[in-house]
Amino acid sequence: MEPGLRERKKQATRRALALAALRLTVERGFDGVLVEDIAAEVGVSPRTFNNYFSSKAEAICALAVDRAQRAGAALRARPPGEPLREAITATMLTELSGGAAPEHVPDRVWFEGLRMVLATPAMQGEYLRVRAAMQDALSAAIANRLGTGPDDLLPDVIGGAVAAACAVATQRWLHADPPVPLGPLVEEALRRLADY
Amino acid sequence: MEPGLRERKKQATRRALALAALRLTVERGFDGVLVEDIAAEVGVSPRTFNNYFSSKAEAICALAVDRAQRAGAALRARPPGEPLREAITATMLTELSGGAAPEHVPDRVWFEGLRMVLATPAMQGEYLRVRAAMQDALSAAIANRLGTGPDDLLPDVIGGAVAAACAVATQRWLHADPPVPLGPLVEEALRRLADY
DNA sequence: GTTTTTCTTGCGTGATCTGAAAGCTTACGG
DNA sequence: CCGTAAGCTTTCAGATCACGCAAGAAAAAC
Repeated sequence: MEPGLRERKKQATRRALALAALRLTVERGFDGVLVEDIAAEVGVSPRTFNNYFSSKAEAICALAVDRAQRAGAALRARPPGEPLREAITATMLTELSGGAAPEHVPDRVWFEGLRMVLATPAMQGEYLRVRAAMQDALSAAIANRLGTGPDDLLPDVIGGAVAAACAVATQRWLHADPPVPLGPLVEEALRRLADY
Repeated sequence: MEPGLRERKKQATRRALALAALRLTVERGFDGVLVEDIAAEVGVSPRTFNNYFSSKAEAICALAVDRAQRAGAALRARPPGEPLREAITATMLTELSGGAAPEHVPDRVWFEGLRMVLATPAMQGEYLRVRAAMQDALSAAIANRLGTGPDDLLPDVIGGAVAAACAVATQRWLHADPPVPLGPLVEEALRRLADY
C-alpha cells in the first residue's frame, strides 16, 4: 500500500513546518518568531499550523522527537548476539553523532537549536519530552531484545538511565569551551553509568 | 536574620496558591480551573498569581518541585560513612514514601494530582521539570558527598539515573491495579539500576 | 513620623490555542 | 471520465493566558 499523494503532502507539510520553526527560532529566538511567521514561511494559514502541532514549542522539537524515536529502531537493528551494554553504546554513538540523519538539517542549526531550547524556559518542558520519547523508544527496544515480561522494571529503568546519561553528555557538549566532540562524552557518560 | 513579616507573608501566599492550584485541578481537571479561580480561592488578584508563578502548570507542580529539592538535602544528611548506593536508596525510600512531608497535603490529593499531571499533556512538561529539579538536587548532593571535581560526569549521570528509576517506580505505582505500596517498587527499581 | 522600598492591583495588549462552518482538494466507485 | 464521499485547509470568532506599566497600599528603614 503506497502512501498516496495526500499522506505524502501531509508529511511534507509537517516537516516543512517543523524545520521552519526550528530555523526561525535559531535566527530570532523563541519570542522573536510568531506562529504566524512559521505558517507564512511554509505558505499555510496559522490555523493549519495548529492542526499539525498543538504548540509552537512542539513544532520546534518535533524533529528531535523523531530522531529520538529512531534510536529505538537502531537498537533493535543491532546484531542479536551483541551484549546489551555494547549494543546500547554503539547505538547511541551512531545516533547522537548525527551520522544517521535523514533530515537534512544543517549541523549548526541542530547545535544552536539545542542550545536555545535548553536555555529557554518555555521550551525546556518540550525538550524533556524529547528525552521521554527516547526513553520510551529505548525501553521498548530493550524489552524486545531481552524478551522480558511486561512487569519487569529493568527495560524502563535502563532506558531512563541511558537517556539521562546521554542528556548529561549533550549538556556538557553544548557548554564545552573550547568545543569537544560529542562521541567521547557519550561514551564516558555511559561508562560511568555502568560504574555505579 | 529573621525572615520578617513581609517574607513570611510571601511564602504563605505562594504555598496557598500552589496548594489551591493543585487541589482545584484534582477536583475539576486542568481545563476546568482558571487562573482566576485559583487567585479567588486564595483571595488575591489574578495579576498577583502571575507575580508568583509564570504559568498555571508551574503553580500546580510547585510543591512537587519543593519536595524534589528536599531530596538533595536529605541525601546530604545521611551519615558520611555510608556507601553511596545505600544512602541513595534510604533517602529515596524516606522521601518518596511521604514520610517527610512538611506540606500538609492530603495523600489522596498527591496521588490523584500526580496521576492527573501525568495524564495531561499540558502538564507533562512541567512534571518533567520536577524530575529535572530532583536530578539537579541529587547531582549536587552526590558531588558533595564524593568530593568529585566539577568536570566529573559521574554525579550528574548517577543523579539522572536515580531520578529516572524513581520516575519509573512512581509510574508503576500510579497505574498498579490492585494498588501496591511505593516503597518496594522504588527499592526494586534502584536495584535493577545497579544490575545493569 | 516620615521616607523609602516592596508588593499588590487594575488596565490594556499581544499571543496562543481551539471550535465550527464553509471551501477546496484528493480518493474512490461506477 | 465524472460525481460523490472523505479529508484538509481556511476564515472567523472567542477564551485564556501571560506580561508591561503605572498607581495605590503595606511594610521596613530611618
